[in-house]
Amino acid sequence: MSQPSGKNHKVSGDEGPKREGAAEPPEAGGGEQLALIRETVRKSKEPRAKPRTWRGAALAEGLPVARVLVDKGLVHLDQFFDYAVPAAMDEEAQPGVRVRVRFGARVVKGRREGGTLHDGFVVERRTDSDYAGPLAPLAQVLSTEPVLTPPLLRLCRQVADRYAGALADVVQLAVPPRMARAERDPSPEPRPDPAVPPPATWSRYATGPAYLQALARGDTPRAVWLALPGPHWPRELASALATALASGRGALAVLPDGRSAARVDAALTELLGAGRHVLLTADAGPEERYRRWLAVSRGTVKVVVGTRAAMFAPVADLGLVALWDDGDSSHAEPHAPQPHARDVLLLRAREERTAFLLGGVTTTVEGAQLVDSGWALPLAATRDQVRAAAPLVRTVGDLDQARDEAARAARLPSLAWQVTREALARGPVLVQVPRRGYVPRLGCDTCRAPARCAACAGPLEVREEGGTPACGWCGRPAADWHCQECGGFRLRARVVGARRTAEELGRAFPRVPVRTSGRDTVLATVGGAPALVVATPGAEPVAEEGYAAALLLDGWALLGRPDLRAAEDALRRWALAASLVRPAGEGGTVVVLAEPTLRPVQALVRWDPAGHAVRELAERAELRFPPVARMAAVAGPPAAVAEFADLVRLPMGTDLLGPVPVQRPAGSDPWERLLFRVPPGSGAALAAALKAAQVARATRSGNTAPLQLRMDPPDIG
DNA sequence: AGCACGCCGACT
DNA sequence: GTCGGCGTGCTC
Repeated sequence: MSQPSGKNHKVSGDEGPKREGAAEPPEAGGGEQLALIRETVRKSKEPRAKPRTWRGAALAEGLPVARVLVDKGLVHLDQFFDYAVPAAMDEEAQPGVRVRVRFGARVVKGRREGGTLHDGFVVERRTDSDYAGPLAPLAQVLSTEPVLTPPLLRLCRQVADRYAGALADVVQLAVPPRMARAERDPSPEPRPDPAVPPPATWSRYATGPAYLQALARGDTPRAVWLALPGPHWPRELASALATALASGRGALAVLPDGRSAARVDAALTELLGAGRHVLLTADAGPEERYRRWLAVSRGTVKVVVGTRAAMFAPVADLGLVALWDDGDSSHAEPHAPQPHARDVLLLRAREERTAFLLGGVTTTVEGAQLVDSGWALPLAATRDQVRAAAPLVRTVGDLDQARDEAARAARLPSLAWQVTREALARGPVLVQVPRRGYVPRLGCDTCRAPARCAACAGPLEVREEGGTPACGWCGRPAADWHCQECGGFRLRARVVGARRTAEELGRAFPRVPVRTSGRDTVLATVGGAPALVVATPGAEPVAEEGYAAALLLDGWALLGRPDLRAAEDALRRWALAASLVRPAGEGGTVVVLAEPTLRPVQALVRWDPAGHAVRELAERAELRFPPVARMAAVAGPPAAVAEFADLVRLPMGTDLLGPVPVQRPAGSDPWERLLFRVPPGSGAALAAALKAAQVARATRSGNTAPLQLRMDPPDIG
């Protein structure tokens, strides 16, 4: 770092100890206020390292320099800045505390002028600075609570590096905003770590008891846990957390939503009583959430259950990190640099040497990869246990529907009617319908073949009721369509408004109450009485005694998406709904409206999500798709993308894919996206290269064009 | 990002 | 002769 302006030199005076205290204001008249206060310490082998400052206040004696992370999320400012510590702040300005600093001041005639106050964190106290100019003093210590502790800072740094992002951005995700009132209250006394008995249901998994034993003796077992369908997983997950606690360590579990987190929280309360764990979710409100976070940060509570943001929870002595249902998209943080809970927890497992548990009713490709690489072991039940726990799954394909007179008349296959009628005698029936916003696809009224665009073979859709069908890809209207298969010329919606179908179901069973759970109103549970429970994927209430049956009506919507994860995601959503249904042995039945020949449908019928994930993984490897390859996306105006591509010094073996035009929502100029692909193991090098290029670009003058950089983009077609 | 310094055209 | 364009560089 070069010394910028001569003016600074002028005011700073000399560096030699002899003249300490003799520094003169450089400008005659009115210069007093900038007497340079010197200091210190270190008999200076490095003359440049002396902290000097403006203004006449006395500095802290021992460690007069505070290294500060200034909370300004600019990539090229992704560095620390040194400030002088006034003697009055010596005690309070400890590493980790929040401070205010003046930043961006100019030196005018030997005076510092301007500069706006920014929040920041002290990351280190030092005897000296490697900055040659005079240091500005800390403006204020906002709070004495050391929130950005060294281990948390280290984690944030690693996450920032992993995602080619700025440290300040990650810190903002990791440290909740201050709530003064919560800080004033003392956290409860830590309670002794209790012993806990493992639940009996763990023995349904071949390696389940061994996993808990390893945890109990302080080991760090790593597993991908394929949970059996049914209501036991919250209790099982809770017992893993409690076992880590019993071994004298802390534990952290991240769940995709507040409902599932609350279930694990309740199970923990049963196991541990109150006061040994906290629930970190948005439901608690900012102040209570901060209060709980503080209890964790202060080390008085060592077990944390929460949603996404809890992935950063500074748990003392962390011994186990757990993640539930990692395929749920809410595990991806929407704020820059968009870290994914799975990656953050993997990072923590490695760096903090903890046990690891990735659980779910299905397995993601990433989960399969952890097993495939040997890093984690599978924690799965035997086939017998699967058969005992899973419901009976039956399929209705398009062809079945076409031949089915009842379906044509009532829009629902007769199998679905039969199952529903029979199941309603025994309990509630779950009806999974597509989320609003899914556009119904069209098919031939005669042979049921999907209707395709004559120009580009894209799927035909009707965007609004009574509108002209048009291609979902190229947008061309299809006024004079005829079927390529049979020559038919009448179109019909392949699934006519599943929501409406659900309403019809309700009318068909007038004495049965209909309950709905979706976007605005999500039900947590329903009772055991007969009812039709209509829910969108992800919003299915838990039935206290299990559903007697489930109808999965949204197969076409889930499988029709042009997404790498469409199959995996469809299976995930079906299995989540089906896992709420009673076992086949108790009459539990699932009807799924989807082609029985499709791979995810077969996996559901056989209840073999692990096998599905393994096959998906093999396919991804063959095609060199993520997660077998690592990818990054850069999007922005074509010129900016091109400039970036020119600037970046990519690691060996990087593929460039594109650029291709991408949709830009708010009518701005067209954007392009460039994909970078590297072989496994080169992800860190790629991130570093992209970060460097971004810094270089930002430093280069006159670059205001926005550029979006994303590691592991989830939405690559 | 702001924000100021710096070197080249139309005004009181 | 000055006010002002935004190019370039810095922020502890």
